Amino acid sequence: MVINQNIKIAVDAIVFGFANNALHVLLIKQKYGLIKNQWALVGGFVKDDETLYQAVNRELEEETGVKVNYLEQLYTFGDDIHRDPRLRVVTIAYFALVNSTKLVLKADTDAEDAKWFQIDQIPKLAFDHISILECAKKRLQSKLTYQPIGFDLLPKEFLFSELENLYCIILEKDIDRRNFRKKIMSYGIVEETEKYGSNKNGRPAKLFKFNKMKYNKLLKDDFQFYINLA
Amino acid sequence: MVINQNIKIAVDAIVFGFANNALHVLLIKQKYGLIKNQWALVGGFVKDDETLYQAVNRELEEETGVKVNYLEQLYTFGDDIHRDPRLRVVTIAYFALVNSTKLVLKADTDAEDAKWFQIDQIPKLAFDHISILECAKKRLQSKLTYQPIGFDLLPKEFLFSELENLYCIILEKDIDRRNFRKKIMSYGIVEETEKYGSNKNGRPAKLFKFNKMKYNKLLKDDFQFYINLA
DNA sequence: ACAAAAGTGTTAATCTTACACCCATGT
DNA sequence: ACATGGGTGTAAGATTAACACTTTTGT
Repeated sequence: MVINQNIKIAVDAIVFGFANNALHVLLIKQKYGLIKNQWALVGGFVKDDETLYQAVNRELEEETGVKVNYLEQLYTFGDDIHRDPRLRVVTIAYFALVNSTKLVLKADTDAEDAKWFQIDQIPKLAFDHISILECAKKRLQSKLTYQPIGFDLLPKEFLFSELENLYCIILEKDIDRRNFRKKIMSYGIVEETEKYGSNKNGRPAKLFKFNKMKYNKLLKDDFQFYINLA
Repeated sequence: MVINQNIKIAVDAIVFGFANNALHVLLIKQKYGLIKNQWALVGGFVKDDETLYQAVNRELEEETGVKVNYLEQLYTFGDDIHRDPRLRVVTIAYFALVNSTKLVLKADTDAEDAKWFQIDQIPKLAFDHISILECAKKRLQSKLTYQPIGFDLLPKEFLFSELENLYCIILEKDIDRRNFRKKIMSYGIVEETEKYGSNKNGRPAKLFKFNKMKYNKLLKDDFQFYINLA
């Protein structure tokens, strides 16, 4: 069967990380090619014999070396025929979260230079990548309210205040600390540990952890996670 | 720029309709080609010079002639490399809703035979179309609870009982008619008309309509539609 | 008069919101 | 002793859930 179609398929990943009380995105700077020296999302063309999922993971590994904690398909961008001026490219965007302790980047590969940018300090991006990023940010914000994915942005053991801040900052809302804590704890999926975090000042704070197994069990029983900040 | 990639891009549409108190899906039977005589989702290859959105709309028009009321991108299927045994095809699936008064099909084109199937009487489908359909059904169910898309499956003016049934049947849940009506009416986006529907038996029922403009206005004001059936 | 579906209110229980002070540590 | 962030309870208000009878029509 011969189909006369000359469109290429790429995947791109929007990788979010949370550090220093700010949301970050992982970008790479191309060293060669048309968009040389421009910043862009992690991504590239899909190979004939790999799945889309394999393609994103390969690009993530090759270009940045980060181990993502959460990965899901976001949206497929193909309505702007000239989004890549060289040829028609449809890109399948993925949404990834990285544990803040893993914000360590691979030593410079020969192709790219990878760097974390704070979400409010994004440089000019290649192609339509800025709108893909916008889309991902919205998804992150809404998903945070109905799925416990915030934990994928935190270390395995975290301070309650880190969780609070994560919600405040990403959702750009204020929080009632008491009500927030009550709500989270009421689900029984976050557990206190015996350990304490090391904070410079103030009363020492306990470390907490997310019990994913418990969450998965609850899910089977029609459980609904939901956090709404006023 | 030459990229060595030989993957083709298709679009498929899962078109839902609601009639006779049952959810229906629109399928076509191929008259030619490898999957001759098999039932499949509406869809086809994307042309080089059309957007994805144009491609779905074109296929819908060409193969069925239905005018859809709601259309959104669902998911991109490309993780099964051999989903089409002839060549590698990645398909971008769209999710469509049709007003039940428009369940009229185009007179048989020369390529296909289109037909509505009740959701619990789906024949064997080509490729992986059955799993695409499953995915669409889940999306419909969840979206029904947080966006007023049920109205896109009903005629402009409808009986309250039709809305009730739509929710019961699609969500496969029971309903408390009083609480349901109170909830819907509390949002102020459904209005009573002066007209009455024609029912064979029982007390005559008023016709209602969805005020989309009002809904859009509310949206700007952080309004959240939410219907949860116990 | 009966069958069939439409229409309608109240109460108890639950969940959400608003709100402010004491605690444990380091300097 | 003070600065800093951690930790906690209660009461009013809003929302949800449970529940059954009357109305209007056609036959």
